[in-house]
Amino acid sequence: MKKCVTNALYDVLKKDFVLEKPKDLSFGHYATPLAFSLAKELRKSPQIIAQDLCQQFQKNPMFCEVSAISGYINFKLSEAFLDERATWAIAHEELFARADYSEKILLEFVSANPTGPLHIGHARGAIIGDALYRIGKHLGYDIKTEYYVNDAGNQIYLLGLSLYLAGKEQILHQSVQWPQEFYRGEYIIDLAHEASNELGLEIFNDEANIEKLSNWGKDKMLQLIRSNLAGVGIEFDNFVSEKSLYDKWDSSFEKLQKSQKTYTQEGKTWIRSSDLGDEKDRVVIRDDGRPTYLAGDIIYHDDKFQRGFDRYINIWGADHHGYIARVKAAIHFLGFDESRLEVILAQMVSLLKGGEPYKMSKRAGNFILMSDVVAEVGSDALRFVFLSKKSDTQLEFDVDMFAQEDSSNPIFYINYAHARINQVFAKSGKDSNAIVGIKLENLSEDATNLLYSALLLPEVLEEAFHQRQVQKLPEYLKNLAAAFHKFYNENRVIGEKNEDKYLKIFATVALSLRVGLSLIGIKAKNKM
RNA sequence: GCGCUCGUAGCUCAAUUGGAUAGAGCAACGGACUUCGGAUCCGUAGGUUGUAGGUUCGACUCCUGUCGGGCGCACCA
Repeated sequence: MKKCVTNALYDVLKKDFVLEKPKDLSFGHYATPLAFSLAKELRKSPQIIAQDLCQQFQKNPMFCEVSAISGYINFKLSEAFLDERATWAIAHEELFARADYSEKILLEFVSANPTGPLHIGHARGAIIGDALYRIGKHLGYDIKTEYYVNDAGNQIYLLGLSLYLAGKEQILHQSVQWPQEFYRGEYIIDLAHEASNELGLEIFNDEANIEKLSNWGKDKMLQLIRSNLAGVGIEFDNFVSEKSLYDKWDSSFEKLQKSQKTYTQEGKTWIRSSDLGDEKDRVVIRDDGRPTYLAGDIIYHDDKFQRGFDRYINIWGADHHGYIARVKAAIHFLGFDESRLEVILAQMVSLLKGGEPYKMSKRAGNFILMSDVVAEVGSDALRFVFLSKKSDTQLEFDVDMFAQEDSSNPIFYINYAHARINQVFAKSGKDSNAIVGIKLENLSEDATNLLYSALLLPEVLEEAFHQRQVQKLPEYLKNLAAAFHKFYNENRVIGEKNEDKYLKIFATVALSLRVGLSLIGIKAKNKM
């Protein structure tokens, strides 16, 4: 819809302009402040320029009114134009709000260490990533999702060590000396019991088994993580093992060296990441020859870029923000265009229950488990809160908010709008086929505006995706539901002379709600 | 100390990326046809957008300073 208007204006104006939705719909459906920027150049007042420009659009059948108000040019869409869009949408439900982008995108998210269950912080990144994936896919993008598994290095060793010591202490009842760092959640003890069942008690007798325990434990944890994700309806196209990538280190390292941006000092190999905005240079190979964590990420991104996507999006926890510069530098040194990598940061989440801090799970080692929260508020609600806020602001929410079944619960409120429409249709005895051909004319301003709002979904999706601002979608759905409830309260439908016209508008509203919800991973309800 | 980031109604958050009178929900108060589902709707009150400057026709948005919160400053992942 916006594109049609933009094109229509461009044909006349032949220059770039800002097209926006007026805050107050009584001004119009679209507006441009173009006259302000022309004022200086034309040496006329914005109001006069706007009035002149208005003239040129009066005859366009797309608009029923074009007006100049205090320098803005406002456009009201005609009923015929809106009707045409609605008819098409209802007749082509599957194609509604789609686009024909075809860029290939690799979206990496979650990538939590496979050393324990997912906690609430991981959940935010997971949910944002999944929504971005769904929206992008709907718009035609060729997106693949990927989870990078850190199955090498010290953390995995610590997992094995923790299992080993827990087994010794809890199962063999031997006294053990715990190191400073280890995994303390009670799930480690459960896992140790599981290990003794599957691998035999003797596994805890020999330190040489730690590696075996590491691998076994890592696989178990990955399974657990996948089931945590499945609990909110998230699946990945691909899991990439860090460990398996190390075979390719030589070729990645060779590329780095070609860039002349590596050097050796104190027996370690460094990259000159500070040349590209990093705070300091970084070690990639330690003096004992072991690669650092960054080396893994260098191979991984080398591998990613060789796979030839147009764009790479990584969603990281905000505590990793300092890491962006060095990875981008490394990508540049590998000979790739680092601007193709975009990093979205997901900020911290703090949870309340009844105004008090949400209790941490001892089982998890004093983290809040994602699965606990999902069990308490449900997948839909959790998705909705996380998606309603910008990803880069710290967020606090109270799980009790979702106990209410009324308008204070946005999920409920939106579903209720959808269900109401369903009920009205049921009462009327008609379905969408029966009303799709109805001509929409002589509508009240409220009815026209409701229809207009329902038809905004396509441009909301584009904005949300292109700006990587998923919160725009839930925001839109809330507003659309509110507009519907208001209209519904003020207008009778069944048995009135406008029955079929209103049903057609409602069908469009329901369609937008349904599609919009599905793209944030929620199935719209037909009955409450 | 340095870097990144956030600061909007009492609370939780939006604000078309520089545009019109900064908007929703919660909490408070007052209302609505004996309803196509009142699980909804309407109204009142609440703001110097942390603060001081700057840029311009126009700033929550951009720049500088300052205060406050968060995060980071590994050869851990």
